[in-house]
Amino acid sequence: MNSAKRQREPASDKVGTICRALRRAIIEQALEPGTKLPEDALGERFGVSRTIARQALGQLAAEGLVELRRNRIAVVETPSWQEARNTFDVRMELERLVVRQLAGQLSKAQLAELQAHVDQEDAARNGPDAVSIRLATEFHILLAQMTNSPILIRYVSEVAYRCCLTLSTFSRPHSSDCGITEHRAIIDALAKGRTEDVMTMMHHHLDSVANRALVAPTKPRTRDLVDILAPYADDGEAAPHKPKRSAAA
Amino acid sequence: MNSAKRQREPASDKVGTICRALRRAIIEQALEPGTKLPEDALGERFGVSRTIARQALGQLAAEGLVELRRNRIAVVETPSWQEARNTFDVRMELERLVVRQLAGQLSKAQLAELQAHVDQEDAARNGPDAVSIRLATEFHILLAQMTNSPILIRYVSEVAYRCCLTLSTFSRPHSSDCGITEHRAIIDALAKGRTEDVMTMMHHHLDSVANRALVAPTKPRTRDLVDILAPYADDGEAAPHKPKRSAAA
DNA sequence: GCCTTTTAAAGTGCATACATAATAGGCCGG
DNA sequence: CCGGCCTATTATGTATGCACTTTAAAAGGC
Repeated sequence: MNSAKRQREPASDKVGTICRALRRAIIEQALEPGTKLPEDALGERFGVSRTIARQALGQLAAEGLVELRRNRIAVVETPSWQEARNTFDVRMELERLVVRQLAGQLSKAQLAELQAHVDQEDAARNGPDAVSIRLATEFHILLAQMTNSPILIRYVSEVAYRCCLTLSTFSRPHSSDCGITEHRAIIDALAKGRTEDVMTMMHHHLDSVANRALVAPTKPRTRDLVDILAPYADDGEAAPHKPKRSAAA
Repeated sequence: MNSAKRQREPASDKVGTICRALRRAIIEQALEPGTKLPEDALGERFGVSRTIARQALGQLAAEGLVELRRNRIAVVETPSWQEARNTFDVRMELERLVVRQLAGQLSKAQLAELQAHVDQEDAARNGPDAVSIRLATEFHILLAQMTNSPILIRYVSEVAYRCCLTLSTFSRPHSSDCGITEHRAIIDALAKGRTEDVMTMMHHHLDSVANRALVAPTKPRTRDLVDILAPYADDGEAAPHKPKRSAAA
């Protein structure tokens, strides 16, 4: 018997459960950027104490999905346009590495799994945007997982999730068609082992996704008026958000 | 009267303090891979409760520096050869991106800062290996920081630290000379804005570091007899020490 | 004497308690 | 009617306690 251990861990992995639930809720935009995540509420909802909820929030903060400020309620991260741009840049390099490692290396079964996933995407094309976006994201994560490189898997997952957040923040209506055909083209190129081609394709694919998402540095789809006011404040005055109590003077 | 000052910041970031301390101890090889890190001991050493120590360990685990198994004492991660290889692969792509973004963009002050850092490396050349390794690592992190891309900074820092871990595990005696000259060459190319050149140089630099570190997939420099026995155990028997009562041969 | 079984020590998993900082709403003066 | 201080509420930061698991050691049998 091989020394490889099975990785099952249902051993009451409460923190992991909460993280997965929140991640999914975030990428499906059930939790929009800026949504508050009080420890008590999370704990109660998942039937655990604040201790566990807090650990989950810490984890998600480390992944860049949650913003954690001292003595303040945790909120879903609201990536700035520049951060989104940076994330996409990193993502491109990482995913180029993924397909470079994968080109010509995939088994029949793996290729079939990828095809099946894109079929799912196809089926969900007329469903809600949230599901389409999630499936599209999971396609990229699935690719990463096939590299068997834990660090690549982790990083690609993280940037992919963060890009979803970006979509929540900046995107215009999602059109998934082109994305799906590009996914199919990538699978095909991977199967044929055309390394250079598939790297280029992945690059263009992510570039188009980024361009669709990051049409302009503006467009903070209003949810918090501070967001709207930020640029104006920057322009006109030195102290944008002024503290109310400067009374002592 | 309670308001008064707006304390800028470091409001008792206990977790961060412990993380930094442990990170540094790890990259200076004061804590070798496999070293146990009991929560109690950490808490006592840093004057905090287990709760805080535990959070720090969770954070470091998320960064891949610490291995956290359920109901077991946390230990400094022992990267496998394959994981180390994967880490270096990712690192190369990320750092190529760093220098691509930086080429021709650095201010005089930034270039001076880089030069100063390499001077430090030079000064430490005859000192202990641990310091040389730390400084060499911090050079790469310093570069990443100049991109102003939080995610790039975080990822480069993480992979750089993990590569240090790898050195702890696999390396032969450290020779820092070539590394330093390469660092200087990279600064020069960055200043001159030779984007392609500097990307190639960074690639070769990291490649040589990797090759020096990962000479062969074997050579677990003994620190724990379990490590020595592992390959033999795999070959001959399923369980090296204490086979529980799993009769399954 | 060596291997197995028993048992105590040590450590983690988790919840809860308490102190402190932030926030929202009420009260009062203008 | 509005704006600012004050307080009650809320939420976080941290420590501690208890139950359960693992680990190490001691005891006992072959």
